[in-house]
Amino acid sequence: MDEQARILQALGGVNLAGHSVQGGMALPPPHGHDGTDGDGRKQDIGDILHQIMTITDQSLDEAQAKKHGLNCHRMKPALFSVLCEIKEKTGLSIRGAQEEDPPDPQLMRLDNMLLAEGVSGPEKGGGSAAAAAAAAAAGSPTDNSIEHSDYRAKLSQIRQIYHTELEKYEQACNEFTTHVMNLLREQSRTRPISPKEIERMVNIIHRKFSSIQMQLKQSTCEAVMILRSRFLDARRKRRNFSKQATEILNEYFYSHLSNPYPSEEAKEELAKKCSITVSQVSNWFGNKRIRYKKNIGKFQEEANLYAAKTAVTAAHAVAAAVQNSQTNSPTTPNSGSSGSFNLPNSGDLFMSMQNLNGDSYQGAQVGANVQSQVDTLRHVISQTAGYNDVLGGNPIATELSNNKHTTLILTL
DNA sequence: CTCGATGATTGCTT
DNA sequence: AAGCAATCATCGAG
Repeated sequence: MDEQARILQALGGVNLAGHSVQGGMALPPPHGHDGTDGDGRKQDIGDILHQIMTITDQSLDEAQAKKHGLNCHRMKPALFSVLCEIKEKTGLSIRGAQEEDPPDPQLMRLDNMLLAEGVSGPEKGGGSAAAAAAAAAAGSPTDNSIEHSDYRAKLSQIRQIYHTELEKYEQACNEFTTHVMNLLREQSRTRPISPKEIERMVNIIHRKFSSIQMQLKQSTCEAVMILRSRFLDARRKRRNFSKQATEILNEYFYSHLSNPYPSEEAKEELAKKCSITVSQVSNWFGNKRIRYKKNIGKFQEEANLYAAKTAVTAAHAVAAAVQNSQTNSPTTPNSGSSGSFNLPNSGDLFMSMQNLNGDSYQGAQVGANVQSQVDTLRHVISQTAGYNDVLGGNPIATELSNNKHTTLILTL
């Protein structure tokens, strides 16, 4: 700053605070006065340029010497004390006392929001926490979807810009403050400037810069809000589950038709198998139950299909189990442990007394897997029997109910 | 483009 | 908090 300030002083004798700098070198009046003629103006500019070019160390030294001369003037102390007196009387120095304004509520709001969104908080956790919160609000807490990472990337971009700008402002503020303080200190030798006044000036500068910072914070908040709304909107865009996932869910639903309310553990397992979230599983079951109930006829075919499917699995499992019990020695019961009874629907220990149709089943506490299989088979039988008249019979289901069911009954 | 299917959301009830 | 019912919004086949 030094060089620049010196040139400023040399040129106009006016500093940034608007005070005349003592000892500054005044420019001689330009030659061509109002410069209506081109030549005259050219001449003026030429003169000014010349002046600038001739500001040499020598002329600066001259100015410095003048300043020094003024400072050492015999009248200086007297004049200085008079100035001090006048100042005290006019109360100029007291004005600095009414500072300390309370924190701006709007600024606090902005700060809180930036902190909550993870823009101004600690580096790592904040951003992802906000993203996770948004994801949780949208019903998929652990979803690592494209939108999620996109959101995080954009947020960190905003964060980076915010911090860079903030740093720039702070640096500029500090630089300017030092600049002004130096000037004031310099001037305090020739006119009375109390430390309080310097402090006040610094406060003014800080306030100016903090108003700029507030604008930055405000626009950052706006950017985050826009990003967030876009992100949430994007999450609303649904994607159909994979065929495999739908199959797994349907299998569970129809094999637990008597009580299609998976436990939390079952939901978690299904979620894992289907690569979806637990809340998506809950949504799916909620939708399925209500839609099934609303239009059982429409879902009959699907129900039969899945029940038959599960029945085949169950029958195979039972047959394998029976074979195991026959072929394996009783001392090695686990030798065929490749999951004979290890069906997906293993959480259903009790049968509910009432299914969605309002049919009541005779509930009995049995081994979970076997119970589930019986459940499925019962369904096949009841469905094929009940809808044979309407559908003209379902050959697959009928055959299954005739053959597999008897197999199961026999093996049981 | 239409329309049924379907995942998600919302407001209410239990 | 979980579930129900209504509704929204999008997907995807025709």
